[in-house]
Amino acid sequence: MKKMFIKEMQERGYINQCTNIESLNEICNKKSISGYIGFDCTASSLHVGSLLQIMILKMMQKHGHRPIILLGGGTTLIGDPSGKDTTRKILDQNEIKNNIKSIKKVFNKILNTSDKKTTPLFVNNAEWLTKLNYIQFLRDTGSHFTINKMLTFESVKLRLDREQSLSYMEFNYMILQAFDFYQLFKTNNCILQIGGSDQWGNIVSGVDLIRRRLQKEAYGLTSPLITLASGAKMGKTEKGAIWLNEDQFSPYDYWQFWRNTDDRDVKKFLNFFTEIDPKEIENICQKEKNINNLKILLANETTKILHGESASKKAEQTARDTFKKGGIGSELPEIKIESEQLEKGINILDLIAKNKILSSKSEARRAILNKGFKIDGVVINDEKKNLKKKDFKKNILKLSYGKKKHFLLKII
RNA sequence: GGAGGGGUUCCAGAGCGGUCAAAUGGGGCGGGCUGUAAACCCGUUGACUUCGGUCUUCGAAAGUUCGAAUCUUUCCCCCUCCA
Repeated sequence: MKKMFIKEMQERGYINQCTNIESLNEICNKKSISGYIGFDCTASSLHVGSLLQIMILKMMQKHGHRPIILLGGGTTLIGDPSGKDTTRKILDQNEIKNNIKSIKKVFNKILNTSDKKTTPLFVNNAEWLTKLNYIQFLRDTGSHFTINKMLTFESVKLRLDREQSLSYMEFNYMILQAFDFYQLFKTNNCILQIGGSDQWGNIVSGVDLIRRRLQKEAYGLTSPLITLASGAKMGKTEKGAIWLNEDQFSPYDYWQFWRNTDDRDVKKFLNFFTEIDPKEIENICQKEKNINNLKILLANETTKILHGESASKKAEQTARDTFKKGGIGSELPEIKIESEQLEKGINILDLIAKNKILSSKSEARRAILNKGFKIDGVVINDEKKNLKKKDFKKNILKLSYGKKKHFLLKII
């Protein structure tokens, strides 16, 4: 296996900053290393905002390195102030435990778990952080940090500049993260920490701590903050996050998310989120004149990585059936209707609200008024419409909200 | 501890006794145009409704009033300045 980890990272645009890229490159080309990324456990699933980090772990494996995944049960108890303008909600231990369990699933799907040498290692910093002795910790670790320096960190400055409060608890976050790195360096010979660009300060603190306490060099590397052409943040839309866990976001929706990528982001995303060779991407982008085909390629590849080949194929087929043929795709979300209810008829507003297509009847009413709902492609004009058996062709009916959201009503 | 300023609907931000479910902008959603894109244009943006209305909302509670987001009191929270 060719060892060109750093080179490929650069080619794909995964690298924003690195503490010492030449030296790191040399080491990576010589031997297999361990590197870690910490993930936040405030939710029961990660969203696409974390996908780049996971792709980086995957790439480590590809080049024979071992990824360590830190699911921060300890630091989640504190809450990272980086990039947040307000203190986040503090979770209790139990919630965090459940979140960790749920989040792990995604790693096991995306990463390669069959090769013993590079199989991902999961660690939880609660194991060491919750056992720290305060005085001892202050003496051993706290003494290496100066308030002067800490106040210059972006995450701290931002809060102070905006006149938003930063609790002492949160202020300690960076020290704890630095300690994590130190701990992993000592016990797992983990010489590299990777993170998003907002983590730079925290990561450098870890590198410093290791140098001061152990007189050894560790490396830090950050990935760029992904900015969408639209200026929005990757991963979270107003309507909710693009979750990676299947039970929170179906493979079909996931596929659709990528299919709807802004033109200007397509090439970048192919580099970031697929495993297609960068040169090959360049080639394809040159050749393919129809950008929509590139979006389909992007959707296929990304869905394959997360949900597997067959789910990806099904999603593509469903999209084709639904959009190209205006028909019915098999992976569309289903709503089951009991046939007895159809005898009396089902009020369309109730149906929409009950099945959470929209959150209230009022909203449904407005949407219908705005020609937002269709049955089998025909606009619903009457908000009092009562669904009857005769509205169904065979046992099925396609209810569409807007141009992109389609539901199958099935009589059971 | 002292003196001021402030908490309004998803966000920013007006309103300062009735005409307020609350201006305006952003965002969201829908429609049009298109390519399941962007830009642009239009509509919509608390809930329920027999479409007459009804109910809940302006940090929390109590009060004044025919009537309160608007006035009073207490409480909670945030900010600025002084010590």
